[in-house]
Amino acid sequence: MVSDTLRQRILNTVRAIPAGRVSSYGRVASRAGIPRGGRVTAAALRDATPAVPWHRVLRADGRIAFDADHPLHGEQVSRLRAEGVVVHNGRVNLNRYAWQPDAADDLLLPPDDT
DNA sequence: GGGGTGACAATTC
DNA sequence: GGAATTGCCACCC
Repeated sequence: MVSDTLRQRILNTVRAIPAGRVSSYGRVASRAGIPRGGRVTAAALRDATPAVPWHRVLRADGRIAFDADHPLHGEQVSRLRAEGVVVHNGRVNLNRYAWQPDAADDLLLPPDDT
């Protein structure tokens, strides 16, 4: 596991992601003080998954971090859809759902470019 | 101490 | 678009 300090920051950041929005490992890591520590975020989540909305954390390209055949893949997709996030083929349109602390969580969604 | 791994990412070719 | 490299932090041989 990562140090308590980083783990705290990481989990804290993940918890700050509002429902219906998503972020990426890199973004979370960056906010936690680790510019390229995507793996650290992954480690922290893996270790402290219980009460954290881990499903709102995706890879930088918007894809689910797990392989399609991994059990948690479907789990994550289900949870995201339950919050209104559209998932196409294991992918999420970050242009629409990427969490931006500055933006209100109830603003109109930008156009979908798929 | 050294090398490999991991729910990853940015850079480069 | 893809592959290879390097960075990040902790863990395990």
